[in-house]
Amino acid sequence: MDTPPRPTRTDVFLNYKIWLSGLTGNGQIQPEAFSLLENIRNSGTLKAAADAADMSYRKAWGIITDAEEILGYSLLEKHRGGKDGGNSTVTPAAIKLLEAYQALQQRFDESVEKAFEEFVQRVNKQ
Amino acid sequence: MDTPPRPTRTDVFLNYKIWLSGLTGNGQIQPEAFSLLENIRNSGTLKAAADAADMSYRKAWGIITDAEEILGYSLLEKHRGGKDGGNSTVTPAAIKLLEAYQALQQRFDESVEKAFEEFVQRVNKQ
DNA sequence: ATACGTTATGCAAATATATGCATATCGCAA
DNA sequence: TTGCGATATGCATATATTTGCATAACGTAT
Repeated sequence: MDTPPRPTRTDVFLNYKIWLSGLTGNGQIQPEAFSLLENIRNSGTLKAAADAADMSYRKAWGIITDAEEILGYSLLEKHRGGKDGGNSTVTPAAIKLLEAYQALQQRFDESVEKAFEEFVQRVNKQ
Repeated sequence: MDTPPRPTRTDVFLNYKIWLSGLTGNGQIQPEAFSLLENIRNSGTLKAAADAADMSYRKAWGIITDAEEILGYSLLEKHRGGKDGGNSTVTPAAIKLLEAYQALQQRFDESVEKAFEEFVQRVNKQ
């Protein structure tokens, strides 16, 4: 969920976390929501995604529904019952959001990389 | 402590938090540590800085000493007693760290600005 | 000696978060 | 009509974090 710490000569690490939230500010879309969506895309069920993330179904379900509430639209089309007991498919809107988030994440990583290098330079100077 | 939320057409905000930690990973230098240092530079006391930050002395003291423990060196030269009851001065090492952090923070802000703009573009596309 | 204001710190109590148990619903298939 | 496996969700419990009370030490000035 958070970045792995980055070492410096000063024995200090830089960590960061990004997350999306709604208008009100209370309630946030956990980063895990996106890894779950990613997994559901392949596995087809929230349960499988939860298991893969070593997380209880209850928790995974909460993360997704919280996110949906904040966003105001559905991330999953959920189906109960049926041959396999049920399944979930990721909505087009969710896919768009997911891909935008992944790009954001990557860009963020790069930015942090550079910013932190400068930081280390400064702290270690002379 | 965290960034103010940023609005998008999708009614989603981006928030982020950065912090420094020590080698072990447990224990972190709160962003507040730096604003406290900044204030102590002017006011000369931790108490004044705590008051200015609308934070209990106990909490401010904890943030600073935690940071010192993680870093392995002193951020403040603290003096008890005396004419004014006591005072604290920011060490040279702390000033260096503070300034590097402030630069990091600023660079980070700019990066996030751009990354988030791209995110909004993507999410809102077509 | 006493008072004052700051630093110093343990620790109990209050809050906030997280965890997961328990139970229900659903729809197909045997 | 019974079983299965996934979705659905309240709620009690557990865990973590925060808060701040209480108390002490310190050094100058009166």
